[in-house]
Amino acid sequence: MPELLSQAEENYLKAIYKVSRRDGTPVSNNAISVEMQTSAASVTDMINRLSQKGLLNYQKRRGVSLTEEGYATATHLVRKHRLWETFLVDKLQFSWDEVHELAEQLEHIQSRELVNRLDEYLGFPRYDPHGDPIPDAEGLMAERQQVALSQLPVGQLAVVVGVKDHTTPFLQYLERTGLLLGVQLRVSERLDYDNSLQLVLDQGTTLLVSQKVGQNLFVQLK
Amino acid sequence: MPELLSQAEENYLKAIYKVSRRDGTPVSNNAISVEMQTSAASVTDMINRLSQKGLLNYQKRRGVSLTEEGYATATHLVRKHRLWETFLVDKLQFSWDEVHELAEQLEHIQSRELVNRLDEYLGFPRYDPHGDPIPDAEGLMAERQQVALSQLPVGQLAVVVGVKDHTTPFLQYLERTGLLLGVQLRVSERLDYDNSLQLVLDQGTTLLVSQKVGQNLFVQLK
DNA sequence: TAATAAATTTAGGCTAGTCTAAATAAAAAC
DNA sequence: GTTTTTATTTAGACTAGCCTAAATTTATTA
Ligand SMILES: [Mn+2]
Ligand SMILES: [Mn+2]
Ligand SMILES: [Mn+2]
Ligand SMILES: [Mn+2]
Repeated sequence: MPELLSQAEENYLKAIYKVSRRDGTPVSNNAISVEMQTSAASVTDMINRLSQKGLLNYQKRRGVSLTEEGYATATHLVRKHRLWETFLVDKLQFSWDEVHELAEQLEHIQSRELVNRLDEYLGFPRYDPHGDPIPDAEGLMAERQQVALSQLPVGQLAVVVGVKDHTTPFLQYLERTGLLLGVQLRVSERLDYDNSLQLVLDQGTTLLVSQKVGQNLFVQLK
Repeated sequence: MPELLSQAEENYLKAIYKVSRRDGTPVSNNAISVEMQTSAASVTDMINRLSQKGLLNYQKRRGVSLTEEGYATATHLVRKHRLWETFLVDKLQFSWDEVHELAEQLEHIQSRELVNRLDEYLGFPRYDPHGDPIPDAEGLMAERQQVALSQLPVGQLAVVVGVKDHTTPFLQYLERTGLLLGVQLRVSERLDYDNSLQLVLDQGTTLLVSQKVGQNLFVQLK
C-alpha cells in the first residue's frame, strides 16, 4: 500500500528509522526534533499525521516506533539514497564527500521501476560509497560484523569498511590521509596521553590518527 | 542570481516558456491556466510572485513575458528535463514513451554540477529521445528546419526528426508502426477523402497514416 | 452602441508544514 | 517527597499553493 508521501513525511520517516537503528527502543519526540532540526511542536504534528497513515505506532508521551509499512518505506528510501550515491560516484565521477546532499534530493523521486533499473545498471551493488549496505528490492541488506577502529586490539589486522561520520570534512580528511575503504591496517600502538592511534597501513606506511578519527571509522577483522 | 525556486514556481515558468516559445508576444493568464490545469485565480497569484522575483514582466490584464532571468531559468529546466529523458532511454533502457513523467520529477533536482556531469556522461547529446533539442550549459540549442509530415510535398524524400505530440499513445503508435526518429520516407500519395497519407519507408515498405499522425510528426527534407 | 461573453482580479477559505509561547506531564535532583 | 528541570502537547499564527465564488474589466457580437 504505498500511499503517496510528501518529501517532508519521507524525511521524518527516514529520521525515525535512523534514530531507532541507533538504540532499538521507541524513539523520543526529542530525538526526532534534534535529528530533523525542527521544533518539538512540528514533530508532534507530523507524528500524528504519520501514525494516522499507519506508518508509526504512537502513544502519547511514550515515543514512536515504525510499523511494518513504515519500516518498509524507510528502508526503500535508504535504498534509493544509497543507490543514487553509488551512481553519482561510480558513473558521474563525483567524490564520496560530494554526493550526500544530492542523494537527499534524488531519494524522493517516485518510481520503483527507476530504482530497480538503476540497481541493475550499477550491477546490484551491495554497499554504497561510504560502505553502508544497500537494501535490495525486498528491503534486505547485508549486515557486516564491523567494529570501530578505536576498539581494534593492538596488532590485529583489519580492513576499513565504513564511516560513522558522513560529513564532508571527515571524508576529505580520509581522502587526504589515504585511509579509504578497502585499506588494510593494524594498530601498532595506542597512545595513552590522548588515545590517539599509531597505524600501519597496507604497504607499511604509518599514520597517527586522533581518537575522534578512531571512533568514526569502521573496520572488519581479517 | 539563481534564487531558490519551488517546484511549483519552476513548473509555472516552464509552462510560460512553452506557451510563449520566445516569440515575444505576451502570454495570457488563460493560456497558462489551461497549460497548468489550475484555476485562473491561482495563476494570477503565482504570476504576482514570479514577477515580484524578477522572473516575469507583468502588467495587470496585459499578459506576461519572461524576463532575461526567467528565460534562462526556464531554458535550464528544459535542459535538465531533456538530459534526464536521454539518460533514462540511453542508459537505463526505458522506452521513449515512459520517460516524460519521470523527467518531470528529475528536472527539479538542484545542481548545476550534476547536470553538467550528466551531459558529459551522455556525450553531450544535442537531441532528446523525442527529437527535441537539448540546450547546452549556456542555454543555446540547435534549431532545426523541420516541417510537419502533413506539409511534405508528394515525392519529396525526408527523414523523421521529431514529434509534436508527446503523449504515450502516440509514441506507442509510432513504435508499433516503425515510424521512428531517423526513418527515411516519402509521401507517395495524398488521399483527398480524409487527408490521409500513403508513405513509402526506408526499405520500400508502405504505410498509410491519418492526417492526425501527419500533423504530429516532424520531418526534415533530404 | 448596447448587450453578452470571456478573461482577469479580488475576496475569502482550505491544507500542509512550519514556528513561538504557554500549559502540562514526566523525570531528575534535592 | 517536594522541587526543579526537561519533554511533550496545545494554542495560535504564519506562508505557500491551491480552490470557489463574486466582482470587474475587456472583447465579441447583435
Ligand atoms: Mn548520504
Ligand atoms: Mn552513503
Ligand atoms: Mn518530457
Ligand atoms: Mn522529450
